[in-house]
Amino acid sequence: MNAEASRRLDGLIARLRARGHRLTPQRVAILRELVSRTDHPCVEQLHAAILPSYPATSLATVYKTIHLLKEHGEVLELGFGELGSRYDGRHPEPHPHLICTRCGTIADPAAAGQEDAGTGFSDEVADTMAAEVAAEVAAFAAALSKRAGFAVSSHRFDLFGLCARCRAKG
Amino acid sequence: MNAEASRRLDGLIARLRARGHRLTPQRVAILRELVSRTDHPCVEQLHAAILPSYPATSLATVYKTIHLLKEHGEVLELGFGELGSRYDGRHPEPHPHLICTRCGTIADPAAAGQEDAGTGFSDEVADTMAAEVAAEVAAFAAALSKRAGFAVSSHRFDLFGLCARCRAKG
DNA sequence: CTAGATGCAAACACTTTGCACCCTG
DNA sequence: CAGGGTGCAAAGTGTTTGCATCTAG
Repeated sequence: MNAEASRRLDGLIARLRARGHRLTPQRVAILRELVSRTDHPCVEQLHAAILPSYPATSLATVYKTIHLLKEHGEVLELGFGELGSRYDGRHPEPHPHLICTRCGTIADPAAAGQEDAGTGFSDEVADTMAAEVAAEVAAFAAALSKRAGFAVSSHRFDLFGLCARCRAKG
Repeated sequence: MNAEASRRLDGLIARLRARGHRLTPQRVAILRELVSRTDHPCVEQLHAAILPSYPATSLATVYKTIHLLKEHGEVLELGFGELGSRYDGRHPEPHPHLICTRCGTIADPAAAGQEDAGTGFSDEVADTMAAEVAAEVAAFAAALSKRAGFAVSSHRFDLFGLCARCRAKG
């Protein structure tokens, strides 16, 4: 776990504690997993990752912890109808996602360059994209608000396609 | 059902027939419902809508028909983790959606002005937004493709917030 | 100590599937 | 009249919930 993730974990723990929540070993393990992974894991993956250290942990606990974090706005849930939900515990604010339709990888453009999760995005790309999208969505939301009365409070922007790796494989 | 919907229904029927599919009354009723509604109905709503005319229709048939249409790219499925899926049978290509978090209405900016489904969008807004988004997404996809090797083939852009109606109600 | 967290299993909602019967083309 | 479509019910998913037990603070 890098420095940034560590910092985020500390903040997360502090905020939960401040709200009167307890920090059981299982819960901390889930938090640690969430802040250190860039691959947007699903509940099953989180559960599997924690089992070696805490063999008795149940799936229900993972669900409950995720639910708690959602309530506090500490994770971004990416729900896909059939495929279940995936979670981003590093960047809870809305941002674009790159979803490879072949291998299922979900990449966070803004983070992919920092510690490559296997997606091949450079941080130049990451930063440019993050800024572009934020600006465009903001403009879009402003236009809607002014002209149609729709008050945008959040959004979701998913791009589906083939990641560099799968593309290379033919 | 207006002229545009009627035209789309004809085309839909022709394409299904051309692919060797049969057109049972239930199936036609589902198609008719899909092309004439602007409110992005869920499967249950479609089922409820055709029950008066075809009381024996089962939910499974609606699911199967929707699945068939998805395979042919004739409906756009908007899956929401918990809330199930909603369907757009008028515009199967990716386009933005405005989702009211209070009343659950899902509006299609590009269509809302034409026959107001209760969302208060003018067609000026609709056309502007549709064009803006198409251009922005295209630029975004091109940037990704060139710089990161991610080949975008489709996308999804959802805006969450309050529609004019709910906003007015306080 | 005691409220909050856990783990298990049962319950849930949405969707898919198997199969005998039906009806379009 | 043949093969796709239908309806029913059972089976699957992913997720939530109830409750007795346990434990962090």
